[in-house]
Amino acid sequence: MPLTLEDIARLSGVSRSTVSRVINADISVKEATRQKVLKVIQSINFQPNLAARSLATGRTNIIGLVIPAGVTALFVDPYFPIFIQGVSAACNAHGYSVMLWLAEPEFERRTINQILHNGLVDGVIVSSALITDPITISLSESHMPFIQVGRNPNLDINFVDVDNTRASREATMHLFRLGRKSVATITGPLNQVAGFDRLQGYQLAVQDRQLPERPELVSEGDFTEMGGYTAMLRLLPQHPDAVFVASDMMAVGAIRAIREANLRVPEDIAIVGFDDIPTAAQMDPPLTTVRQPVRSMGAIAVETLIDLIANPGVQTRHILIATEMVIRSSCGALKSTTEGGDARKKSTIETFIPMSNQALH
Amino acid sequence: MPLTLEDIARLSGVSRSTVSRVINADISVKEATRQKVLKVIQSINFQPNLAARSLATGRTNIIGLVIPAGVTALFVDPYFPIFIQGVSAACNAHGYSVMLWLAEPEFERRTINQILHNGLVDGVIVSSALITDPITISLSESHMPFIQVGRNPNLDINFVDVDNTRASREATMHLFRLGRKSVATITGPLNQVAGFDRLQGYQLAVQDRQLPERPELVSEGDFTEMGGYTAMLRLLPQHPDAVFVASDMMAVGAIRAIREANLRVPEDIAIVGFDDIPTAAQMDPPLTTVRQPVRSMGAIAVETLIDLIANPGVQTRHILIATEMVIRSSCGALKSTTEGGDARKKSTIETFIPMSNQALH
DNA sequence: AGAGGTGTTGAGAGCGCTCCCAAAATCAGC
DNA sequence: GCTGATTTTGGGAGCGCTCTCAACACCTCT
Repeated sequence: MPLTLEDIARLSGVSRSTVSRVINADISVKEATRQKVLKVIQSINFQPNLAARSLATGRTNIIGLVIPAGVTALFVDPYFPIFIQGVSAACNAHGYSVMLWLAEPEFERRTINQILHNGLVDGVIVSSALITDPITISLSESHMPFIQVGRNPNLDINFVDVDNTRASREATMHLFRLGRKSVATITGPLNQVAGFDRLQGYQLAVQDRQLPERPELVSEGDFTEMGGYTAMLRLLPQHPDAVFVASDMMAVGAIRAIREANLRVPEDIAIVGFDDIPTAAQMDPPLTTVRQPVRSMGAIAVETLIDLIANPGVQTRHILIATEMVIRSSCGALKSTTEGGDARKKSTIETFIPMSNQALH
Repeated sequence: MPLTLEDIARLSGVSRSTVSRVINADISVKEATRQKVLKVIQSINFQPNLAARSLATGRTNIIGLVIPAGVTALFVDPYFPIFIQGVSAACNAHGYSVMLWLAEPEFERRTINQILHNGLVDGVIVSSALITDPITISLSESHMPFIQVGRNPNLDINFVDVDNTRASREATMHLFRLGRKSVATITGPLNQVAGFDRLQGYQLAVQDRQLPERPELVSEGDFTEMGGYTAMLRLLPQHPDAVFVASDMMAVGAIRAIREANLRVPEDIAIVGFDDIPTAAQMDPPLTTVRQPVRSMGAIAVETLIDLIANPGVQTRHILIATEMVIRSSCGALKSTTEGGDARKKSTIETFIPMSNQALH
């Protein structure tokens, strides 16, 4: 039913090869014939069969986007859709399509194998994997070009990540500078790198202040609202006057816990979150937080991957992206005005810092 | 580099055809040879090249998932990720892969053409399209099997949708039954079918009660928190004693507006939402709402589509899925207990009602 | 023992494209 | 107007699979 190159060739009085050249923008076609063929192609709305092209070229122009199982927080945070948007837009712009795999445990093993060996994709983006994720390990042992979103402390793989450590250090420092003395933190799951790095940033800020380490001020959460709530409950007996919370969702829970204890935010306890979720500005009080360029991360991941596909076997790419602090009222820096008056503390304007092959910590 | 059927054939001492039969589970292979070949395949971890298979069979075992642009609310609601999960899981289970297209305006036209003509996908799921979406129209004029999530009042296309009208009618009725006299509604955008249908359900409930239509009790929102807030602001002067809000996100905004007017939920104004977003149970007060089986919708969409691919040209499928009311405190039916005590008013137990070719309104 | 099944296997063609190489057309220079 | 270089074009082979058809093997029954 659909037309083939041969049909177009016949209709425009040239050979299959020439039509192929026109479609692939080969320079060696005379302008006159090019136009002639192009007219036929357009009038008939011809699209070359991609399976045939893939078979002939060995490339598919499809990239795989793998989201491992067990990252349930992903489905509460709006991180995921925005990231996908970034990936999708960048792929469109470069003529690639996105194959989506939400790896479920039962299919995971099979999925990996297929991805690696059936030639469906030219490269893979792995998002938010756990540190020991088998997918990451398999990929790093294969020849498949791939990049991970979120760094991996154990494997020397290509990655793009937000500079969590630095951002958290700044955020915590911000609380100290506002005069808070007893700054606690609610962390993410410490088996996720983002959780680990954000805690580390907090610890660095404490060291910057020459303060002693106080483990009782560190409470592990799980990036969910409920986790933030219970973590805060554990923190309250220590009477912190500020908390750096490693995600906005957890900050929501933490504030709920603080309120239930009849304390005020920011007067009694100042809060800084992380993520700048859409509702952060509408919260009561509006939440001071760290904004991540999630969409750009998706785009950068795609562009790096495409480069990796074109130039395999070069140095590992480690890309860290700078964040931006959004100062609202929950940290106590602003009067509790109604929203709208976000103050943004621009960190350095660098859009991202490629650090070839450089260990990060 | 990767192995081919021919290689496996040589290694196991049979012909290419036989290996192909083994891989495709053809019955006519003697058990002994089957085992022999299978052993080689597994020992070597062979995966057949999908491009070649597609070229030969004309099918790709890939379905396209198209999310049109301009559905920004999608990225705030957790609807989208969960739906994708459902789609992905069902595809995995049936040996399909998911190609994701977030159609952006600039690429939209090109995208449609490609989808339709380059043979990349066997069928398409279109999610949350606007009523007049060009994608839907193009698809319905093509021969590509496709199903839309969300019904379309103008086109006779395959769809799967939640029974919005009925659910909203029930939700509104619930408020009346609790003794509320002046029940208002905050609608979604009325150019989206979900918005339109939920308003209609509200109106039907009003009619059921033999009450006069009061347009001043209808306030249009846009499915966002902010939209709910401003819509509620418009409603307050009419002194409603209950509001059926067409989405939970808007309910959050509405409750904020009510609080700022120094009124109480549910004492002064009872609220019922729609969606049962993850935070609904943690809200203050916990939100009575309508739960949609979003994940199942994704799965059903996939299964219907696969059926459509296998049996093209049969009757149009119209599938309506029943919802479930989750009764919490915001409607005033329960004492304002702490969460955990969800009461679910199961609607009829039917999981879904296939209604072949039957107009729905 | 031979005819006629039935079960099992192999060979060939072909899916629609790209890519290489050689043929044809065009051009430049004398 | 012919030679040799340079564009421009066409044809063939092949990518790795499926599918049809024919061949072969083995069995059963007369």
